Amino acid sequence: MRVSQFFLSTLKEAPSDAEIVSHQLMLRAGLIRRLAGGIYSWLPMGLRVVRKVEAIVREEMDRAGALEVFLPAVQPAELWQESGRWQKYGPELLRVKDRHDRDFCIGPTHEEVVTDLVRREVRSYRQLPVHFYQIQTKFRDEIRPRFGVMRGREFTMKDGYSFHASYDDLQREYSNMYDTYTRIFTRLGLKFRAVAADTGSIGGTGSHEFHVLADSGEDAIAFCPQSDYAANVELAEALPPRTARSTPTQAMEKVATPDKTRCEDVAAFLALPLEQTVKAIALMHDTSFVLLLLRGDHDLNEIKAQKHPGLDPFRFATDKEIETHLGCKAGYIGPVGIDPNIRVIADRSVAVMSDFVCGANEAGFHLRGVNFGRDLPDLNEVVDLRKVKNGDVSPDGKGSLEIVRGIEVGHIFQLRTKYSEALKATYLDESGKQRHFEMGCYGIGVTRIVGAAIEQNHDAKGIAFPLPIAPFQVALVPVGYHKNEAIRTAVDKLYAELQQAGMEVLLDDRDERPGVMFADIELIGIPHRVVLGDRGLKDGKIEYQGRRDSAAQSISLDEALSFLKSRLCLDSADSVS
RNA sequence: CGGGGUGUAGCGUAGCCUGGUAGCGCGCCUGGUUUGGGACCAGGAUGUCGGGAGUUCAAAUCUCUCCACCCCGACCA
Repeated sequence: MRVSQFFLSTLKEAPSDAEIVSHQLMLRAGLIRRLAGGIYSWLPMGLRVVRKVEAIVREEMDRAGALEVFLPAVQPAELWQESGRWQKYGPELLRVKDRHDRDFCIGPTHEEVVTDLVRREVRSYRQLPVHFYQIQTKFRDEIRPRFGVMRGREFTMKDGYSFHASYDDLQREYSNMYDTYTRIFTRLGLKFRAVAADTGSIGGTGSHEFHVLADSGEDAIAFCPQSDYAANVELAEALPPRTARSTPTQAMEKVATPDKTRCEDVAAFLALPLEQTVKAIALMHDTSFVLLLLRGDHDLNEIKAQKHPGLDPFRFATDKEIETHLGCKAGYIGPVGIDPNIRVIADRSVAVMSDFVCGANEAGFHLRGVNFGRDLPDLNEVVDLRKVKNGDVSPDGKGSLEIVRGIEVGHIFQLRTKYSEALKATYLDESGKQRHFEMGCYGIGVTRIVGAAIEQNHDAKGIAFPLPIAPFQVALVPVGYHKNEAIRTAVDKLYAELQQAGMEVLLDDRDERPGVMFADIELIGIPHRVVLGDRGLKDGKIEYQGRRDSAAQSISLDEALSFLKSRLCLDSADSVS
C-alpha cells in the first residue's frame, strides 16, 4: 500500500479527553475516532489491526473444531423474558421498540439466541457436541464507558457457545478452549496470563479469565511464581494465619487521636505498625447493621463479603446509619462496647490479633491494647474477607503470591444447564430420555485486544505493535522519492519485490520531509522500517531499523529481501515462544 | 446515580476573576525556497466562544437552565 493511496490521519497532540496511553495513541495514530460516549469509528489503519486479530481468532477457533455462525444483533424481548434476563440484566441492556411497539434489545451477549437456535435444531445426542461461535458487534450500555475502546459500549466480541450431552464432554471442550485461547493470545504476540476467576453474573461453575499484563489494567491478578496458581484477586483465598493469638500484655486504654480517621494515620500517630490496627467497616444487609473487621493493612474483598451467607446483597452504611447504630461518626468506630445485637464478622487475620488498636466509638478517640474475650466478646464469625496482597502465602501452599495488573481480554465459562433449563432446551439421550444440554461459553474481546496490546507495547514515540497484529509489517521510507529518479526506481522495485514475497508493506511516497515520515511510522507502530536514501544507495546500501531497536543498521540493497524475510520469520517465532 | 472538572477553528490552548464583540501554536489552502528526524518566508481560509434564556447600552466573560465530554466515587473508619 502506498501512503498516497491510503488514508493517514495522524495527530501531533492528543485530544484532551483521552486519559490513558492506548486511547491517546489510537487517536493520534488515526486508528479510531469517537462518535459518542463509548462508541468509536474504526479508520482504515485501525481496522487492519482489528482484522488481524479476528483472523487469528477465527483460524484457531476453526482449528479447535468450533463452527462459525452469525447471529442477529437485534433480539426479541420474548427470549430475554424467557430466560429471566429482561428483568435481571438491568439498564446495561439497551432496549428498543419497533414500529409495532414490540420490544427488542441490542444484544449484549448471545446465550438466549444460540440456545434458542440449538433447542430448535438439535434433537438427538447423536448431533452433539456442537460449538457455534461468531465475531460480532455487541452493545452494553455501560454506566461509565472509559479508556476508549477498552471499555466501550459498542465493541466487537468473539463469542462461542458449546452444547454437550454430558458434563464430562463439556469439561473436555472447556479444556480444549483453554488451550485454544492460550494459543490465540500467544499468536497475537501478547504477554498474558490465564487465571481462575469468579463466575460473576453469567453464572455456572468453572471459569478462567485471560489477562493481558499491563500496569494500567483494571483488574488485579494474583499468581504464585513457584507453582501454576493464578487467580483474579476477587477469587484468591487468603489463608488463615499460621500463628495463634498471643495472650494480652497490655491494658486497654483510650487515647486521643484528633483528626486521625484512617488506620495509616492512627498507626503513624501512635508509632505502631499498621498491622496492629483494626478497621471496622459498616454495612447494611437489608435493614440490619453489620460490622466487618479487617486488619489495618488489609483491603476488603467485596466479592468475598457478598458471598458470605446473610450478606447478599449488602451495601455500605451511610454516615447517618453509622451514627444511628454506633452513636459515633465514621472514622472512629470500632467493635468495643457496641450493642450486642450488632452482627460482627471478622477476617481470619483479625481473629489472631491481640493488643490491637481500634476506634473508640467516640469522635477523636481510639482504643489501644484491645483484646478479644476480655475487652469485647470473642468473635463468632471468622471468615476470609480480605483481598490477598503481595507476599501472602499462595492458596496452594507452594510459595507466596505476587500481584500484577491485567486487562481481561478473554473469559471462558462452564455454564452447565443454567440456560438450557431456563429456555427448556433439551435433546433425547440414548435411552430416549429428555435431557438439558450441558453448555459452555467462551468470549474474547476483539476490539479490547487492540487497546490492551497498545497498553502493553508502546514507548515515547508511539505504538510498537507486535508483528502479528501490526497494520503493516514493513514501512518503506524513501528520502527524496520525488526528487531523485534513482531512488524512486530502487524503491519501487524493492516495494514490488517485498509485496511479491507476501509482505504487507506501506510505502511512504508522500512528498514530506523525512522527519515527518519517520515520526508517523513510529507513531503508528509498524514493526520494521527500511529507509532508502541517496546516502546509502550510492553504495548499494539501505537502512533497516526495527521499531524497538535503538539504532539503524546498514544492509545491502541486494540482501534486503532475504534480510526482511528472516526478520519477519524470526519475529513470529519469537512471539510463539 | 452522587461528587468534581471542562466545553473557545480539525487538534492543543490564551482570554473569563476585573463585561467593550476573539488571540496564539500546530494542522489546512496558495506561491516560493528547502529536503536524512515533526523546515522556512510570504499570503490566505476556517469560530453561531456547547445550546437556550436572563442581566446589561454592551456577554466568551456575570446569572439561571439544559446538553455533551472527562475524572473520581458506594467503605478502606
